[in-house]
Amino acid sequence: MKKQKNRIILVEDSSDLGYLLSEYLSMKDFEVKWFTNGASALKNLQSTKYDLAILDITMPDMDGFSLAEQMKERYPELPFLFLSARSLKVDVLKGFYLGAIDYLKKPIDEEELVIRIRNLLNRLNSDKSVEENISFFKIGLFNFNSLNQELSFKDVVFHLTTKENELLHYLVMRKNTLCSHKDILIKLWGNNDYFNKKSLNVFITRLRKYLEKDTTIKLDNIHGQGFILRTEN
Amino acid sequence: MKKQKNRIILVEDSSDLGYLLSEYLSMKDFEVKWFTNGASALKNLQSTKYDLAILDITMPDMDGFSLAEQMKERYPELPFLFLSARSLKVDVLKGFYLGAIDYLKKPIDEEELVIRIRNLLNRLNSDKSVEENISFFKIGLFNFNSLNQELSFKDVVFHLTTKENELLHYLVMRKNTLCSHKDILIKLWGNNDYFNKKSLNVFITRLRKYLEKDTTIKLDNIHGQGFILRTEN
DNA sequence: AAAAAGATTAATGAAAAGTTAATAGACTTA
DNA sequence: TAAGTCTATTAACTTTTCATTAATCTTTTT
Repeated sequence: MKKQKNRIILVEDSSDLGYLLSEYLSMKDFEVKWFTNGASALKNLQSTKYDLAILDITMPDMDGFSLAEQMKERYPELPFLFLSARSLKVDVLKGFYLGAIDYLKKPIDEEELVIRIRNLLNRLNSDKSVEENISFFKIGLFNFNSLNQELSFKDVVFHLTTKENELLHYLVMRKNTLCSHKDILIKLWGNNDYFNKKSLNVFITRLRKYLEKDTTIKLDNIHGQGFILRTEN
Repeated sequence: MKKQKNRIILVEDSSDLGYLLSEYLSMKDFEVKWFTNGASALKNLQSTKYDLAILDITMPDMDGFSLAEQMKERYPELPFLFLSARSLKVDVLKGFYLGAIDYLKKPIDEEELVIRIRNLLNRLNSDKSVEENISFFKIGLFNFNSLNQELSFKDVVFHLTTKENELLHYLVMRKNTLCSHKDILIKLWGNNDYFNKKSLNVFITRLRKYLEKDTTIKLDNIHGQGFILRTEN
């Protein structure tokens, strides 16, 4: 799966720090948009989706706190953190009170900032990634649910063993391409020896037994090479 | 639902700060256990479940970093943060590299600490709370009220124990999908060891005993993987 | 035709799971 | 505070599961 860059909106009125940070974060593989005031940031938020907002507090016109309040109102899902020279306790507390995910005191070390951001975003995205595992397939007339280790044909459900499931999953992920013994064995058995190859043969036979109900599916051997799962869809 | 106090394990060798913090956090409605060294903390973790660990870094025998490594290995779900006088960049980076959720530099303001902890736990529990709010289910011909820990079939009411209730709730939330031992154990027992797995088996047997009245419900084992609660509705 | 590779079916044994009962710790009640 | 109750854990034992191994047969290659 293609890995997408995380998008960050940075609101910082100092052009020195703003430039420095947006360059540094871009270098570290984030996609950064930098605004020097709250109003333009809010305007941009109407049309663009971000994963994180980094807000300075001391800014002319609209300070970071009121910007955060408006953002929270309109985009409650967008996590934000403060980055400020104001290290007074009351400011820190107010920042967290507003729902900030972190409050960093200037001068900030860029490396620390990056690693904090990475950790934050990882945690925020951790649920999603589980869902993205590919676990449901159609193989000819079969449905294959590799999460539940179930292979079903019409109303008949075969409950696969763990190895059967792993092997079928491996093959179906690479359907219509040759899978060498060696690669299969190394991936599923951890090594590639004579006896495991025998074992693999046994599992191939078992899978064929299940799959024979749909005669358009072929689990063919390529002599001396490996196996190939052939199926139209 | 009864609101439960958040449980914190604090590992801090200085008795001054350890005492101060555990008192202060208790006052702020956390349930705190304070240990002065890594070994005793690890021992205690075997039997107790926590929501957060706060680790000092400079400690005799086992320092906070190696403690964190071991904790991460055995209790990967337990979030931890460092609290240290060592503010060198390399230490901070190492802390985050190990997976810390935060790195606070001494001297720490207690109020800031509390609000940081509250925010962290709120965010961590936000997924959970969605789950925990759902408390009434139909499972086949059963009604399951997880709030009252009651499972009823027609006019027969089974009063579930806390663990029975937690387990059934976990399974029914994920009905018709495989729930791995590991996830169940980490979520409900806090760790994943041989004896707790045995315990889990006992609870599975008990739940089956209740559920057998409706033969359309199956609580199946997937050998080597976990369990799956199968039910139509 | 001989040798190598693969297919198939059945047997085996270790690990996992199931079940029932005993135990011990926490909590309640008198 | 002593007895009683409840419940999670541990123990002891049985049953089941499944990857591996073995044995035998078939196909492919040279």
